Amino acid sequence: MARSARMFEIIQMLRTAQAPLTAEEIARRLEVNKRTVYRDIAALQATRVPVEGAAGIGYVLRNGFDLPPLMFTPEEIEAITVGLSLIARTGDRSLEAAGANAIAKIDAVLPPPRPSVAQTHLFVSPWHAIPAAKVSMRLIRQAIREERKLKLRYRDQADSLTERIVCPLAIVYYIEGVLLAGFCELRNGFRHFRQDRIEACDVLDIDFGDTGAGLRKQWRETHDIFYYERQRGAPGKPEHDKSVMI
DNA sequence: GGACAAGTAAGAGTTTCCGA
DNA sequence: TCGGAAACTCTTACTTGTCC
Repeated sequence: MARSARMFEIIQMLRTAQAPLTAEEIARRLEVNKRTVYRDIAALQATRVPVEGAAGIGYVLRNGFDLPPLMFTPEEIEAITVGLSLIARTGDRSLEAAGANAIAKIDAVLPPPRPSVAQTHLFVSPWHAIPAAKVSMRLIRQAIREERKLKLRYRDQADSLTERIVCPLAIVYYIEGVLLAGFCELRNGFRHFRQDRIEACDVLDIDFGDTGAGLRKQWRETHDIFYYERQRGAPGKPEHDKSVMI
């Protein structure tokens, strides 16, 4: 491991450590000699990284030290690029725009020689991307955050159009589609709505009341959100799963 | 017996020297 | 640049001795 990468790792260890870390422990994790750790920490302290050591205690990173954005490793840059690029496949145009903005911001703050996000060799195909939503997914995400009920006009598999009041709980992203999970007052049960079949959506000025956390907990406990994903390779719906995708 | 100070041991950081 | 070894320093916790 290069020295710069090792120094970066030391900062990461100290940032996430719940208790002081001894040089011996750091050396063990980095698979280097304790002497090397002392040298690296001295180098960090020389660059004003607030690493503090105490005999008999270990090393800590003083609160308030944040990693500047330039400290992304090439692999982290690639992870960010792929992750943000995959958003383009969700059919959620506002999320896609936010992702593009984020990539631009990260690119702008990377110092030279920059492992540029724009010049990465990883690409995400737009082929077979999920159809764009007919309604604003931004509004639906906002309704989930604020626990506000939605009034949906929804076209189901049989092409019949219904209007229903839904407590939106979550959005589940699959490669093939995006589902809105919610408690449907029309059916008095949990339902999963395909994003592309939602014809219209209004956020109502009615919140969930005190039921939001309970509904979400019940939904997580009784539904296997990855059932449809697994179904292709491992058929067999779990006993407890009462998922209904319409 | 309780409170306090001094002594001691253990753990860990720091430094130096040397060689690969 | 890194690792090994040794000596030193510092802090903490525990033990021991003394005094009231």
